[in-house]
Amino acid sequence: MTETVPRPTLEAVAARAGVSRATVSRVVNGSDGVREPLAERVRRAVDELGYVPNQAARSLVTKQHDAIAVIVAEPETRVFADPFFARQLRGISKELTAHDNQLVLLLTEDRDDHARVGRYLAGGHVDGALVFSLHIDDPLPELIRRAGLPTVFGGRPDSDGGRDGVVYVDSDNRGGARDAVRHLLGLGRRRIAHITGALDQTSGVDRLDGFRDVRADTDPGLVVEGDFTAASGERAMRELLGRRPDLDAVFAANDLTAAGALRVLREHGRRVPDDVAVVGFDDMQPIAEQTEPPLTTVRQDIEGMGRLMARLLLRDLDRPATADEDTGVMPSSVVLPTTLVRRASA
Amino acid sequence: MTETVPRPTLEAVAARAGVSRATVSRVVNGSDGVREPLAERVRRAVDELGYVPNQAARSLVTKQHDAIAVIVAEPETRVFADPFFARQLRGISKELTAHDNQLVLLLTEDRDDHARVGRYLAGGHVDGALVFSLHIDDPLPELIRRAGLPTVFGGRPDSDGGRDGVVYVDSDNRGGARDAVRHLLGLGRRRIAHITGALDQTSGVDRLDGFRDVRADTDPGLVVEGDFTAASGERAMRELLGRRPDLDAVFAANDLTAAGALRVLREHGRRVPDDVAVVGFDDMQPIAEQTEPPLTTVRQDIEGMGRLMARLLLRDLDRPATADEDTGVMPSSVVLPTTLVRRASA
DNA sequence: ACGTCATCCGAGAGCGCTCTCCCGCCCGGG
DNA sequence: CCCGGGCGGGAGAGCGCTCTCGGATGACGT
Repeated sequence: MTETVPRPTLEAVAARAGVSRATVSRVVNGSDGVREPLAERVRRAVDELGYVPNQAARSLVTKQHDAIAVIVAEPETRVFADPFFARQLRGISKELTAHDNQLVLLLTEDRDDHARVGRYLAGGHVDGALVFSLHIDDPLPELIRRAGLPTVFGGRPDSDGGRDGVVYVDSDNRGGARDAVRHLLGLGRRRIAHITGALDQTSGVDRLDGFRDVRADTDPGLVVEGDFTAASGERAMRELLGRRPDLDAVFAANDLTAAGALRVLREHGRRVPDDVAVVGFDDMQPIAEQTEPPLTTVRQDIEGMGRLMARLLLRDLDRPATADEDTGVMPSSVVLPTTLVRRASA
Repeated sequence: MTETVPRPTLEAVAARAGVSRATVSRVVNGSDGVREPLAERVRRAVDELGYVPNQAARSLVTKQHDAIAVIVAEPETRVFADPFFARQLRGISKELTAHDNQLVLLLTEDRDDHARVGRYLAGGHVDGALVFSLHIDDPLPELIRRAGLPTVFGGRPDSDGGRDGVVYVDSDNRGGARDAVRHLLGLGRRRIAHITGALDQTSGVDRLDGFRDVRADTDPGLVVEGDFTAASGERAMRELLGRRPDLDAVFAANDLTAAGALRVLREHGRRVPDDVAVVGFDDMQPIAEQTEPPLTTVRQDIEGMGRLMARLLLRDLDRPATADEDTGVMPSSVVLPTTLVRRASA
């Protein structure tokens, strides 16, 4: 039933317009050098026939695909717990479609998948890659480097500092964390605890570093490791209450963790923010607004990050990564600012 | 820098193995009719050169792309509020990669996007489409039908009953709703309210229908329209408490809505489940387990739905939608069962 | 030993497009 | 009035692959 009618080819359009293939090609691709009356005739033929260029044939000669791979390397948990991922995708999608590029999504879970991804990237199906949520020691960056594809990372990868040519987009996790802690200080809190994020991701490490920047001399007992999940927030909060029942503030590495902490605080009869002030990170809707009380948190522009990643990559594809003629530097990473959003919890 | 080394072609492999292109092609595509010693020689040449077939060239002749479009037509809100979408994607992704198909993601928001999607599908970049979250009166199905692409829908589309050849995968929303309401009846509740989902989606309508199946004679004042968001749950719950302060149970169209209702109930000092029992729908983690109290809800296998959609589509691509030789029927839709998950809220 | 047939492999066409020539036309200058 | 230059348009090669044919090779029957 779905017997596709053979689609018209360039040839067919050319015949109908009474010109050569080359001329049709020129018109279709918007190159100049075709005089108006002729061009118009071609255009009419194109939509009379409903001509759509065959992408495969085009790619075969141009070696371009107008397709970008988006690789999400996340072992289940976090991706689904918070809408982070969906929102970045939306940003990427917008930017990509605006430039007529398609988005090829690769979800990976384990090492086998990595091999598959490596093969895929090396297979030359896409012009570039956008890569997410790397964990420290992830083999993916190396695979990608070997595939030799232009790539932009989402979040600072675990490289030895600015390794050559690695481009990424990240939020100012460290700065945001500092702001959060300073805000708590400003409220007069002094016994400020931190529930960290996953410390095998740079975002977790950076937020911890930001906390330490402001509270260098803090009691180590006030820092408990979490992993960005709500469950870890609950566990950590219990531990903290056991160790330091006199704490008067908590900075949680993200909103989910903060939500978990909030529940435990309530369970233990601590009033928020009166007894314990709580600050989260991400300003993730709908979580942040719907905790009890609504969460004071650090906002990052997630969709914007996605959009920016795509833009950086497309720019690089346009004119491949040579040193900038003005500044003499390679195309560089971008760290986006964060802002503190005050609600009721602190 | 990213000056891609020209990749080896079939020709090159053939030369190295001392055979013809055709033979290499046969070996690479696993077709039989190449004797062992030769085949082995070819295989060696392939990986000595690191040969990877050029997909564009292949598509050009086979007219296949081994790519599937996944279209998510959702105006912002819901997609990100709950992880529904991400989870279906994961299911789809697994199935697709298992069959060496790539996943091309198309996110659409408004009518302009629809036109773009129509063009894309007609453009013959993909072999089939998986389509999500249609709203009633959505023009998308018609566009897709015209593009003549094999398609599977996620969720029952708003068609006039079983329109010819429309294949979809859905949960048994109506049956699940019945189970939920019967469960409340079983607890001895009699003044059972329902906060509906978005009634421009079949899932919302079906759940309402399920509610009515069991409570045909219910006071219309006990039904308030929502839209699957937590905010609508709050609003609806307030309205219900105003209208029918004596209600003793609420069936909410999804977990997010239930979470909103729960908050309002708490605000008003109603104990759950003692005063008012609450049941949600979806069993969406982490929402359902982390409400106060944890939510009794109707579980559907979301990832399974995704996987099934992909499987159905791939099967159809394998041997195009002709009537089944045994049963004489067209490939049909699938409605997956739901199960009630008892937690504390009812 | 010769014919027959199946089997394995290679030659070559062609998928639909882009892009490099190159030719022909028109215009302006000498 | 003729010639040179420039530009619009066409011819044709070729991108890397698949697939149909037909030729060669060897097994087998007689």
